[in-house]
Amino acid sequence: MSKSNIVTPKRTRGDGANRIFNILREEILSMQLSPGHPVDEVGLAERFGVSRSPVREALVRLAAQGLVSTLPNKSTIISPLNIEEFPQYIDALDLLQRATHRLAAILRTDEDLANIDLCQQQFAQAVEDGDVVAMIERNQAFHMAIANASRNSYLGKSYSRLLDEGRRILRLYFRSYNDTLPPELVVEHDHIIAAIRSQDADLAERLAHEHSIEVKTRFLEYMATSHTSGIKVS
Amino acid sequence: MSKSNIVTPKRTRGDGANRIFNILREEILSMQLSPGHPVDEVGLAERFGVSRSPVREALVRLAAQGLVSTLPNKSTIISPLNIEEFPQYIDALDLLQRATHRLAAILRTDEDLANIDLCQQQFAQAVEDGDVVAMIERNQAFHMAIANASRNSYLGKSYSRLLDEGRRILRLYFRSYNDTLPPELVVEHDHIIAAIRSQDADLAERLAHEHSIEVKTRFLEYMATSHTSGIKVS
DNA sequence: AAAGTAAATTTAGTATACAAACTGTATTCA
DNA sequence: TGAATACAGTTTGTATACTAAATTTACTTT
Repeated sequence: MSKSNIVTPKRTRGDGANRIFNILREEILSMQLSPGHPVDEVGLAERFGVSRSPVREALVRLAAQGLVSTLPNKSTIISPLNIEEFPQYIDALDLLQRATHRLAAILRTDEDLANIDLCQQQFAQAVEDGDVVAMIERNQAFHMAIANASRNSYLGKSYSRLLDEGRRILRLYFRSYNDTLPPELVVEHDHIIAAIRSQDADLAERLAHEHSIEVKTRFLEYMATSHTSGIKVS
Repeated sequence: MSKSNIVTPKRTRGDGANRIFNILREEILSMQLSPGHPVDEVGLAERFGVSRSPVREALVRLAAQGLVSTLPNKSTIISPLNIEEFPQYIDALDLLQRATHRLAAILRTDEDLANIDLCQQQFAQAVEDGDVVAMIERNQAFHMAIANASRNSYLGKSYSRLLDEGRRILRLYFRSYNDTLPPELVVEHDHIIAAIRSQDADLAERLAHEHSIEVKTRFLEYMATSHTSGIKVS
C-alpha cells in the first residue's frame, strides 16, 4: 500500500457520471446551487476534468429526480422550488410518514432499533453543534432508518423521494430557528423511538403526524412573519 | 403541404431520446420486453436509426424509473419484477389510492369530473372489446384523472410512479381473467365516480380501498392456484 | 429612432471514435 | 484431466467532433 493515492483519487471507470451526480445532488439539496440558476455543461465538464458525456448523464439523472429542469434546446437550470406548494408537500409527507412509522412500530427488528438509535445519536450531535446542514441530513437518515424498518420498499422509496425533494424547503424551514437549534427536536425523535420500541403502532403514527404538523405550523408562521412590518412607510 | 413526410416521420432535433424513451417504456410496461432480458445499445441504435447517444440517454432515464437495471460495466437488463413483493406493493398503492381519491372527492371541479368521465368511457370500451393491454392503460388513466383532481402534485406523482411500476404486475393480474373481462370492473369505477361527484370523501376512500383489496385478493388467489395439481406424480 | 431582418455566436443534441473492463475460449502447465 | 493464465472479442463508459436550434448583435429600412 505504498502507492500514493493522494494525487489520483481513484478515477475508476464507470464512476464518473455517478460521482458528478452525487456531488451535484448534494450541492443542489444543500442550496449551494440556488434554484433557477442555469447549469453549464462545459463548465461542469471542465470543473470535474471530464468530457460532456458523463456530465450529461448526471444531468439526465438529476432531471429524472426533478432536481434540475431541462428546457428543450435551451439551458438546464436548477429546479426552482415553488414554496406555494408547501402545504401540499407536507400533506404528502405526513401521509407517508405516518404509514412508514406505523408499520415500523409493528415490524421493527432489534437490528432496526439499533440503526435508528445510531441515527438519532448523530442527529442529536448535529443539533448540539448547531450544524444545520448536518442536522437536516441526519434528520433524513433518522426517518429513513425508520422507514426501512417498515419493510415496504415501495412506501420507503416514495417517502425517501419526498424527503429528498423537500430537503431544500426544509433548509428554509430550519432557518426559522435562526441557527439555534432547540433540543425539543431531539426529544420528539426520542418519543417516536420509544413508541417504535414498545411496538405501539397508534402512538408511533400519532407522533409522526404531530411531528409533521408541527413542521407545517412553524414554517407557515415563519413565512407569515413580515420582516418589514416594523418599518413606517407613511 | 405537398412535402412528402411519409418517409421522414418528422425527426425533429431534441426529440430522439424522448421518442426512444417513450417507445421503450411502453414496450417494457406492456411486457413486450420481458423482465431480465438484456438490452443491447447498438441494437437499439440501429433499430431507431440513431447513434448510441440518444439510446443511452433513454436508458439512463428508464433506469431512473427502475424500468431497467444497469449493472456497471456490464449489460443493462429489463428490470425483473419481484412478485414476492406484491402484497407490499398493494399496501403502498392502496394508501396512495385512498388518499388521492379522498382528496379528489373533496376538491374536484366540474372539469375534473368531465375528465374522469371521459377516461371511464374509454376504459369501458376497452373492457367491452376485451382488449387487456388497452384496458390497463385506460384503468391507469382513469385513476390518474382522479389523482389529478386531488390537487396535490406530490401525492399524484408518487401514485403515478406506483401505478407505472405496477403495470407489469397488473398485466399478470389481469391474466387471471383469461381475457374475458367482467363488467364488474366498470361498475366499481362507476361507484367511485358517483362518490366523487357527490363529494362523499369517506365513501370515495372506502371504495378505493375495496378496489385495491379486491385486486390483492384476486391476484393472490390466482397465484395460489396450482396448475399442476391435477397431475399425478406418484 | 424604432422595428424588423439577417448574420454571427453560443449551446444543446447527436454522431463517431477511442479506451477500459468484462466474457469466454483456448492453450499451457501441473 | 483439471486448473490457471493469457489472448481475443464484445460491450460499456468517455472523449471528441459535428450539426442544428435559439439567442444575440448588428445592420438595414421605413
